[in-house]
Amino acid sequence: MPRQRRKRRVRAPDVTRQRLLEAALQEIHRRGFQAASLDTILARAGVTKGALYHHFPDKAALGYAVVDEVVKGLLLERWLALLEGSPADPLAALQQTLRHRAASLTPGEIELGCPLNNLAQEMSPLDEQFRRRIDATFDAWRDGFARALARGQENGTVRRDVDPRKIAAFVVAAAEGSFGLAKSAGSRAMLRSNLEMLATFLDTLRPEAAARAAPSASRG
Amino acid sequence: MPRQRRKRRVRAPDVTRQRLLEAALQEIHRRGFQAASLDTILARAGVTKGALYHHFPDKAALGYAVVDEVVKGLLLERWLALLEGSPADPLAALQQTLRHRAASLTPGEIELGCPLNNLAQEMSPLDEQFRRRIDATFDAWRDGFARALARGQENGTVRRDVDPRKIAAFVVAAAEGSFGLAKSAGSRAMLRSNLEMLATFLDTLRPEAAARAAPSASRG
DNA sequence: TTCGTTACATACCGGTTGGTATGAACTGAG
DNA sequence: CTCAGTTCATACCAACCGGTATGTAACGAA
Repeated sequence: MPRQRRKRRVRAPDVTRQRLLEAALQEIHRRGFQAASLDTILARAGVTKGALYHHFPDKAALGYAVVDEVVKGLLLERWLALLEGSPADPLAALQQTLRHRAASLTPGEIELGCPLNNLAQEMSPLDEQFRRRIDATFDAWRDGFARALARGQENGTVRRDVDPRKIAAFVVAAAEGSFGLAKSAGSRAMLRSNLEMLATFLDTLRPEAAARAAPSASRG
Repeated sequence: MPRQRRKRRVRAPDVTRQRLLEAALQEIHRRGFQAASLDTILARAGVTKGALYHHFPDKAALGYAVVDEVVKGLLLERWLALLEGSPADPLAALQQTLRHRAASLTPGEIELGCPLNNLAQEMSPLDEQFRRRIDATFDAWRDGFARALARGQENGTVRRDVDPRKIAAFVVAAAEGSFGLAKSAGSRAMLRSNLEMLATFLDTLRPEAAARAAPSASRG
């Protein structure tokens, strides 16, 4: 049987690739990587399997590219923007970032959770390449926090007897945990409360803060 | 074609059901709920589909039962055991629990993560019944912590100007986040460090602790 | 012993999945 | 123009999935 009529090619190749990455991110964010359907991704991207398998060798490679080329950039942009310009008070900038993240999320984003954390929990034990790429992204996040804290130690706004990398790892873990619990609770209030508690913890890191540092937690 | 030889029924029904639940927990823990194969679960349990669909109406019901009848019990037993008997110093008991959890996990458990958190991140947005059961389990966990903290407020070992439920929610979130990040980092050291940081945060909640409370973090 | 109920085992099914084979339209170099 | 390489579209496939239909051995009551 002869081939039917054929659509014109109007997009540049890298545009097609980018549409695939964004459609894949959405589908993976909703269903998880394993349950993500290539057909759904293709429908959303408006291309067919030929395009997909021209740009990526298999489904795993598509997932890797989503982490490296989409998720990583979004995440670092959202969490490290205020810390990039060597702020005078890194702790305040970090607290402001926490509060802004809690306030600016849509209900849908709360429901679906952090794409990187979702992928981490699902794929880390199943695929070593996924795990390495995910951990590298988390590490860049932690590193951004740690650098800011170290600069705070240099300018005297952060206690010098703490390890910036360990603080950064804890803050990232507590933030991701807060998103995850708020997701299963379906509660923006819980997200706000937890991130506020984390912000209060950061006050503990100020040199002069010994007296008044502690979670007030009367509301939030 | 006539039926072949047939195995004897040697197990009681509830034993079969229990074997299904435990096999399902293992498979779900490894692959996630959606990717969990019923055939794999059946092979591990040593029964066939007839047995499965006699005890459970469908795959989802099996998953719900795993949460309610297996995961919930294991989790509360591991995290609330030291807090049940109205300890004189609930904060110390909580810190001891954190340290014991960090120390007693096998590498395989670190790699696979917390079964409840895995299910929460995967299934909460996809299945409202899953979400409710998972959140109820998390809530029992938070409630156990909150009750212990409230008793500490009564006997004077915990500051009275904090909300026990909010503290409990934060501790659970930070703990789960720590497990999740350690999982994707493949690092028991990160788990220990983060839970130690969380234990240090709990010192902040002591009435007299204003001066010395803070993350020492010189090592861990 | 009879007989209904429980507790499975076996065989089978339609649907979906990731992946492939093939070919055609388009592009740019020469 | 020619032609090779790029960029897809279409058709197709084997494997696996959750679920079902059917049958039967064991059990308990009468």
